[in-house]
Amino acid sequence: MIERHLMKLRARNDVDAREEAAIRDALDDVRVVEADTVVIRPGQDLDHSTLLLDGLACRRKDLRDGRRQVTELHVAGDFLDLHSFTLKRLDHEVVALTRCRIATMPHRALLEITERHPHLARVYWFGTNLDAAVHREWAVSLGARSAKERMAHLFCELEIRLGLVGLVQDNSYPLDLTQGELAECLGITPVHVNRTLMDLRSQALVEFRDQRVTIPDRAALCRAADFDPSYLYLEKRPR
Amino acid sequence: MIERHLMKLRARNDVDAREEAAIRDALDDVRVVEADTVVIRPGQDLDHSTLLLDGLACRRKDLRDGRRQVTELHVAGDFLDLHSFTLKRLDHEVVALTRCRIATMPHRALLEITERHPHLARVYWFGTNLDAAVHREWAVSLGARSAKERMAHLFCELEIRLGLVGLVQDNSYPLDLTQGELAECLGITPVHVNRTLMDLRSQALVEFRDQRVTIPDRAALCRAADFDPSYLYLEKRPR
DNA sequence: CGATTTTTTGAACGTGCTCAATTACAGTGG
DNA sequence: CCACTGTAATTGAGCACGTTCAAAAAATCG
Repeated sequence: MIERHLMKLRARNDVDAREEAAIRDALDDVRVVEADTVVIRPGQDLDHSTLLLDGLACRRKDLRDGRRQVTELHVAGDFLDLHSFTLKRLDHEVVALTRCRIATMPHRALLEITERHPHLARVYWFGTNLDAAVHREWAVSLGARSAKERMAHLFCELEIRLGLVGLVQDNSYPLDLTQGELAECLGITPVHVNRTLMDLRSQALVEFRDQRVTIPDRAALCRAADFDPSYLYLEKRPR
Repeated sequence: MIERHLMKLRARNDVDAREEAAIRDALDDVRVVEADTVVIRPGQDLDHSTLLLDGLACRRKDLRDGRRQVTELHVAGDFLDLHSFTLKRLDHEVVALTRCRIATMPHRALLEITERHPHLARVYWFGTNLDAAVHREWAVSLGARSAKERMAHLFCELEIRLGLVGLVQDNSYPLDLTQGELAECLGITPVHVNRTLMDLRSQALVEFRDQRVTIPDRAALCRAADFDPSYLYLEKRPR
C-alpha cells in the first residue's frame, strides 16, 4: 500500500524498519476520489496530511478571472500536502486529475513522529523542501524557457519521478492528462500545447498518445529540455 | 542584530524567550559580503545555513546559455538557505544583490534545536514551507500573469514582507535593484521592464526611482496585481 | 572629468494567443 | 449496433505582447 511512498523516500534517505512501522501506524483512513475532484480547498482548516497511493494529482492556483496555474504534479507515493502540517491551511487547491487512492495522516500523528523519530522528521522536512525545489525549477521553466523546452523538461521530470516508484517501462510511462491540463502546467494555451506536441513528435523526441508518454531517445530529449536532474536530489544522503 | 528575523518569525508564530536565546546561541559568524557576490554556489556541500541580517539577496538559477531566473528575493530577517539543513546542497545559487550582512548557523546547531526545541523546529519547518508558498505564487505570476500584473504583484509582495521587518515608511520602501535584475525576477527583458515601469507610473500605481518603491494607492495596485496576500500566511498560528 | 553601467527610446520581428471552425473520439441510450 | 452527445484534439488566420537589435541619453563611479 505505501510501497511507492517508501520507494520514493528510500531513493534519497535511509528509512529503517522502526520508521517504516511508524509511518504505517500514522496512516489511518484510505479512500478513493474520482477524477477532477478538488481534494483540498485553499484556506480550508487542515488537521491531517494526505498521501497519494495511486493516481495523478496536482497543486493548482486559480485567479479570479478563471486563469489557472498548476504548480506541481503529484504521482503515486507523493504527499499531496505534507506542508499543511506546519501551514495548517493551504494557499492552493489540491486536485485529483485521475481517480486517486489516498490515505490520510493526522497532524497529531505527525507531531508524534517528530518527537519520537527525529530522523524521520528530517526526512519529511526534506520532502517538503524537495517540493520547493520542484517549484523553483518550474519557475525557471515558466520564466526562462520556450514552450517546447518547458514541455520537454516536464516530460523529463516525470520520467524520473515515475521511474523512482516503478511506473516507467520501456521508455514509456502513463500520463492521464488532457492537452488542456498540460497547458495549465506549462503556462501556455491548449492550442499551443497541441502544436508543441506535434513539433516534439515530428523530431521523434516525445510521443504523447493514449494517456502515455514515450521517449524514444532520452538523451536527445534531455538536451532539448536543457534538463539537469540535480534539482531532484537523487543521490542518497547519509542518515 | 537578529531583531528583523524575530519580527518575521513572530508575525506568524509564537517564539518565547528560551527559543529566542537558542537562536542567538546557534548563530556564530557574522560577516559582510559585497554587492553582486555569489554567497552560495549550487551543488556546494553545506554544513550551515545563512541568515540575512541586512541587505537584499536572491535565489537564482542559471541556464547553460546565460538565461537566468530569480526564484525568490530575500530581505533582512530571511534565512537564505534554511532548506540546506535537510538538502545539504542547493539546486540554485544565492546571490547578494546589495552589500549584505549575514550570520551563519551550523547545521549541528540546527540539529540541536530540533531535538531540544521541537516547537521552534516546527517554526523553522514552517519557514521553509513559506518559501515554497512564495515560489508557488511566483510560478503563477510567471505562468499566468501579464508583465504588468507580475510587476505590480512583486511590488505588493515586497511591501508586505518589508513591512513585517519595519522597512516600509510612508507607502515607500527601499529596493536597490537595477531594471535588469528586476527583469530576471519577472521573466521579461530589461527593455520591457522599463516600458512596464513607465506604464505603471503613468497610472500612478507605482513609482520606482532612486532605489525606492513608492505606492501612492495601495488598493489600486493590489487590484492591478490581482494580489491576495493569503499565500504569505500573515495570521498568527497557535503554539 | 572620463569610463562604465543603467535607463530610455525606436522599429522590426516572432512566439504564442485569440477566435473560430472542423475532426476525432468516448460514452450513453435507444 | 448505431445515432446522439459532449469532450478533446486538430487546423487556420489574424493579432498582440513582449523580444531583439541598435542607438542615444542619463546616471553612477572612479
